[in-house]
Amino acid sequence: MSKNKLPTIKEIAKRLNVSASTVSRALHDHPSIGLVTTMRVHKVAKELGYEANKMAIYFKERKTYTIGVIIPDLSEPFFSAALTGVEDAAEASNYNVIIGQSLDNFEREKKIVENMKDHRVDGVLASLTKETSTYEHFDSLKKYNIPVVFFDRVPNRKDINYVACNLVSGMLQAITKLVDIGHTRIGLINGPAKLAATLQRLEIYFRCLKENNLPVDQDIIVSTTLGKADNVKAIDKLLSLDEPPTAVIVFNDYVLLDCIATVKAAGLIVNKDISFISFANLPIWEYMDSVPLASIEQFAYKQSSMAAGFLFELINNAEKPNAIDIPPLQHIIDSEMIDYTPAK
Amino acid sequence: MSKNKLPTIKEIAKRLNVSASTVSRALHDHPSIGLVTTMRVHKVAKELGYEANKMAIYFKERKTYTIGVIIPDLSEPFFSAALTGVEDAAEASNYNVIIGQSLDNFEREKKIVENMKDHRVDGVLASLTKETSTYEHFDSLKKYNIPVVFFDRVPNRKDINYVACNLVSGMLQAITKLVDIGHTRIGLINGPAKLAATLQRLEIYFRCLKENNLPVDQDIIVSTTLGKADNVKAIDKLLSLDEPPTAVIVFNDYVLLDCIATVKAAGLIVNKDISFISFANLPIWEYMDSVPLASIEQFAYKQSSMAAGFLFELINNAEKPNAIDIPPLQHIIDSEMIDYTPAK
DNA sequence: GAATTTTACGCAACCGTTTGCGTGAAAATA
DNA sequence: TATTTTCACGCAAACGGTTGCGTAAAATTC
Repeated sequence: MSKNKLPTIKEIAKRLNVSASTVSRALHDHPSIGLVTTMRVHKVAKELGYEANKMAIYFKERKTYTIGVIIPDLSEPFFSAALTGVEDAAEASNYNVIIGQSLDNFEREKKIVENMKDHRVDGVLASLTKETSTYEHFDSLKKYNIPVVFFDRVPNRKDINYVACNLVSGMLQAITKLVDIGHTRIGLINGPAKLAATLQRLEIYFRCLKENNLPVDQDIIVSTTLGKADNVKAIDKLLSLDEPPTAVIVFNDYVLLDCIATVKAAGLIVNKDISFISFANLPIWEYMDSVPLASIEQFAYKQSSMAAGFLFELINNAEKPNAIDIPPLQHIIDSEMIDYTPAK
Repeated sequence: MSKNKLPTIKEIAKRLNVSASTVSRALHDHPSIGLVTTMRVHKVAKELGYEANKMAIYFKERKTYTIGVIIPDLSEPFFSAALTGVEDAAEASNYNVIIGQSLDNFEREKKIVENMKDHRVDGVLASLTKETSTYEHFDSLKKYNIPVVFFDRVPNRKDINYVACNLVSGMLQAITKLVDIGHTRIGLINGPAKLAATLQRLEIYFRCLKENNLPVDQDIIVSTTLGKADNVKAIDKLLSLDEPPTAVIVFNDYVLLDCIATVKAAGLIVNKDISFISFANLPIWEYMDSVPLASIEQFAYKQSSMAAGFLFELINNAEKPNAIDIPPLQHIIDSEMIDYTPAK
């Protein structure tokens, strides 16, 4: 039968006939409290099993030592790795992490932000929904002095804190590699037009072709809405061309899984009849028999833990009275091509 | 330049020359406050953009509307699905979720529990570390009236709340299926001896063999410490027998991935020379060419969301004054065999 | 022994909100 | 007009801990 009441400072004070302030100071070994009193306080505290109610302290400090993380979908290894990055960083700073999955739904994202505001998190890390194109819900956090750092899926704005990944380096390595081993007809299966990531890939694709002196052929640029049926349709379209590409850059690993299944069903052999480059979301390629030639690593953990670092910087800066309006914290990590060929 | 001060009840009170209590009541449309006053309060509140500081309320209520979830490793799809289950349940009850990954490390688990206690979560959901065999750290939460519900990896005790998964049903289906299609020599690659899950699988394995009138052969029962090298060793041992098993129950999907790779490297064909049954942790089998014959589903989402339901029940009950010591909430979900054969 | 410093502690406010109780004034009743 | 009821609101305590300031008593200095 656990007593409903936890020992408090007042309880200790009552037992020793001293004031609560004396107890508080004694517990912190404040020099202005006599040695005997201090010792007696500690003794009673131990007897009662006293532990400070951090919630009371946090409330007074107007802090929660909690940050919120908003991510689209935990079932994607990319985001669960990202969450782990946040958690590790938070643990090191003695912060807690509350999570919210937007499931790529804008309304959910808004609700989550609202909820985190209500819970007065000290800061927010966010990776945007595919649908998100307005940011008032995040802007509203400024009113509460809750800093926000975005990562990976970041708003297309200049005045924000973010850590993102630059696909150029990885894609350039990948396409150059394809060219090196003889590919001259490199297709692209891109994502939905409204995604920033889609436009980004397209631009870089063009750029990388140009750097390798390859012509652009609109026929080998297709797109998918990321649904399975549409993925299959996209690769089918490429395969049915008179002159199909010999290599394809694929929007992400999930799309690629469907592509590979389709290619195999068509009796073609991956990495012989057609090769793929994808983006590293999935950790299971080493166990697959048909794999992309290479994968572009976007460093989820690194991105998110760096974003968390930014966030703690902002949180700590906000406490300083020298309220210098520091410029936005921004960092872009270079992607890297991960070569899968030696494994074979 | 955001004002550092958020509007409070006192601020509104000052502006209207009324007391804070009047404002508070007016905001809640309490009948004892006059209509004009109530309206003026609402007006000023709107002007100032007042929003109640929930932290203050929660502090007064001695609640946080936050529950903690302790899981071994988010990178395992099983646990990320479980976390999603918790989050969905929490959202429905207007609770927040803070997470802690134990990484199967007992000391970390203890620290996480400690931390959650400090943050005065209203309840804890936990899936144990592989190393956990004592439970004082969880017991200590009773002192703070923080209920705990375990799921999937639960303590071997009677006096706890839990939701677990019964492997019997799934394994019986699986072994019966193997027998039905002609297998009589069914091996087992089990996990480390100290794991409860290992003993459990072994017992059920014996039981299922008996129910199918199959003899026990210790030669085809091996174990692995779950490391890659050891996984390979385990399957190699079986393959090198004079009379290898034609089917093998494998501890989990991760072990199975290594087994399949080894089998293929040995020139054998999965589902022809040797078949496997595993436990459904990984969602990617549909994209693999070599898959287990069937997989035993343990319903991560269902387990965790049901556990969350139990937890909220306990939290709500604790608030009622009728402190009936309700018996532990316990539920066991039947596992199910998921057949992969029709896919081929 | 008087003046000054040091020691050791208490008071009260504060964080933001809620709520039991009390009270003056207006309204209703006798 | 005197008494009771209703209305509309304020006071103060409470949640648990922290902290600036004030002060009585003891210790030190001259």
